Amino acid sequence: MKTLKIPEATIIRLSVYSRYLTQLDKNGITTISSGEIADGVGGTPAQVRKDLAYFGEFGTRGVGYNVRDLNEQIIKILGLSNKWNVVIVGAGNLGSALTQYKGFLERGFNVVAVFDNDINKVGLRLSGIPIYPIARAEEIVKQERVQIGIIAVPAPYAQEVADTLVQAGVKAILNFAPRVISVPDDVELRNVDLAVNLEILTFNLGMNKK
Amino acid sequence: MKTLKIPEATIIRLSVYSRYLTQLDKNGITTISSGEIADGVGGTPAQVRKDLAYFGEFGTRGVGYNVRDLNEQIIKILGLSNKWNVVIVGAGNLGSALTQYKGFLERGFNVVAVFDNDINKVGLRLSGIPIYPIARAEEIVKQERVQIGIIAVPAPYAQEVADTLVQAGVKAILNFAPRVISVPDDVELRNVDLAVNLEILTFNLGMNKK
DNA sequence: GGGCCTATGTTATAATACTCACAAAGGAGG
DNA sequence: CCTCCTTTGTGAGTATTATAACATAGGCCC
Repeated sequence: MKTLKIPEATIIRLSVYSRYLTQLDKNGITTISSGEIADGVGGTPAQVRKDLAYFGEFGTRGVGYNVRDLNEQIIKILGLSNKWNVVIVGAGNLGSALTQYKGFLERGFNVVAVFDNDINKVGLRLSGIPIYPIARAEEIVKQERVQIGIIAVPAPYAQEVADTLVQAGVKAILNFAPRVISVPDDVELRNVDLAVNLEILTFNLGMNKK
Repeated sequence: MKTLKIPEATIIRLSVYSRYLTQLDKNGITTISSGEIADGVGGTPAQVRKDLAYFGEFGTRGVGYNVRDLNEQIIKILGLSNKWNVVIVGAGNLGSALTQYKGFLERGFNVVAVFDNDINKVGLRLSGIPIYPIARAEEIVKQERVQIGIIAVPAPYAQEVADTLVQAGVKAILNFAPRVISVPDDVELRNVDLAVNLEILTFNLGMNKK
């Protein structure tokens, strides 16, 4: 299990494989080949095997992979063996939607608190999850051992929220605000820009139209 | 202006440059160098110039780029010169949040309708945008000349919704459901899996911890 | 228990994307 | 008007990622 440099595209695909395997497992499928995985997720068999090869040998030659075992291995690789506590900053439309998004819990992410400075929202709950003022971020983060923060505030506030989260002790940030933010090197940062995704589509539409 | 193969990463960066340039323009900045853009968005000057070089020459040697002109060029490249009409399928938490997300309108995307089969929601409006039953998708899509559909329904319904959108005449789909879906070759498809983004973070946390 | 068959794991090859360094071009100043 | 200075645009070299081909290993059947 050599831990050289793993392409991010590989990690994304592993996530997708895992989701697919979970689905197969629910349907009672016990064994699958790299080719079948590839068909299921829209890839190639070689790519599937290459992705897995970064982390070890999980299959049986001539047979394929055990669905449940492989999924457990991938979940372990992705660091999802244990649950993760998450906080969300911003109780607007997007923040509220993310707070109540069931897909997070299914993959082991537990939203323990939402932060917002709107006094009309503080004290309320979203699907049982309490809304606190941002001033209490550090307290809650330490108390609940939160390692991941999600930023869902308007762009102008994104950097100061990031600073607050870092100060509070969060080790990874998922930023939904359409603004480039900077964090210390030891904090993982990932940006999800909703509009950018639409822009890639319109670019491609323009390319193929000719 | 040779239109060979443009890396997707380049398109993503162009979107980010554009956002940054818009911000600079609002602040009255008129001229900028590739190095300053790089600083602003967290990249390298060479990368900025290379990205732009795919599409032409936009700067003045010894001076830099005109902020407003460059932004207009990038907007044109991304296909954002004209407004795009968009429909969203799914009026749950995520669909509602996306419908009311201001970042889309800022970038030229106009949400004209939401579809949902929940009879308690049909007929209501989200920030003025009407909710219709999915059966009316084809009618509305044609009437409003919609080219882009956003899927924000639970995973099990994602494929049938995609089929419906394709049938209705949509040419690009942004899929938020955590399920691999397939569409005809002439339809652009892009997936945004919210949980996958968190999983990349946890993978990286695991890597750096050792 | 030995040979055949199948799907894996791996190595080699190709394609793609990034980095660096430099020459060319425009503007400013004398 | 010529020279110097700055920053672009580009082309070569490097690194990374994906594709394809192949040898290996495990199971199954006779």
